[in-house]
Amino acid sequence: MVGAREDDAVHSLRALILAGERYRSVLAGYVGLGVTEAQAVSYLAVHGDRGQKELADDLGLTSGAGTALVDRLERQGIAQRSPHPQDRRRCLVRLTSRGQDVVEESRHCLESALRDVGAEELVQTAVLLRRIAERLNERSAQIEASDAWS
Amino acid sequence: MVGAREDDAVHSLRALILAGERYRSVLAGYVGLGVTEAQAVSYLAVHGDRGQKELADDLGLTSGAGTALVDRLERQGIAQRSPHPQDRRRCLVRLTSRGQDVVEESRHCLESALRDVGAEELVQTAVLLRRIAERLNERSAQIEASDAWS
DNA sequence: TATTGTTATACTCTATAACTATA
DNA sequence: TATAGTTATAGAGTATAACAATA
Repeated sequence: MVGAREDDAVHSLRALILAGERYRSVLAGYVGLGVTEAQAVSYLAVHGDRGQKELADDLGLTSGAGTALVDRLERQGIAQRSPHPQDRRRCLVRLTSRGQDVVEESRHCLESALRDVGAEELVQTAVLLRRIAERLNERSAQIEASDAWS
Repeated sequence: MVGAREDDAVHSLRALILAGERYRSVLAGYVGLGVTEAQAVSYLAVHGDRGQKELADDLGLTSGAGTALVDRLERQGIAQRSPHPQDRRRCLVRLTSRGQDVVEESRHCLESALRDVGAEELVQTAVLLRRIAERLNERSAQIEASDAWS
């Protein structure tokens, strides 16, 4: 990992992250949600039903902001709270069928973004993207745990 | 592009976009910027000096929000306005050296996210990521130009 | 007449902190 | 005593619309 080739890859990853953020903003407007709400839908699509605390933590929100977020999702019929079976303090957040419709809608966009990837490359592409995502999440967690910069 | 293999790739792309958004939020806090400000720095790192209008458009902001954004960047010494050589209505936005320090800081994070990619794969990885980013941007532009959903 | 950018106002979303309930 | 969630308040960031300057 040396020199111009790495620079290119970093540059491309930067561009992809920006493209992802733009996609999020545009799609959110299209389906009538805010950016944070659309992120939550995507998060629940990836992780399945999840505690409200985990949702808020992983989206970088405080508990109060998490409450407000899930309130809005419930009001719009996108997700529902359900009580945690063991712990009565907690609640699980679950997509409604309308929430899953939004997921399906976004699937079309993501599929067309992968249109150029040949069928024989799809498996290794999936592995590659997932691995980069995991590394990025690890790095974010490290930064979050460290002190401020400069 | 059929069946479970595609689902995996879409799933991975969804996870990568989420990881990118989390990275943005965490890094922004680390360097003392807001999310939109950090997006602008990244945008300028990818595209070089750029008109304020292009910056605002590509970040999904109105012109008024673009003015406020660049005002904040200037106030924090991250970027500067300079007059457009041909068109006196326009202004170019350019990173200062402090802004480029922020870019360098983020480069370390992105490099470590690519740590698992072998040197011999870096070139094709860069091409792949870039192509997905371009397709995603095309799709976002299409959605933006269409009517609202459902 | 169209485009770029600025200004002023209002609104949405999130952070913060104090609080309740449960573990 | 610690954790999950709620509530109330304040603040940051953005949208909107009217405006000025330039093309």
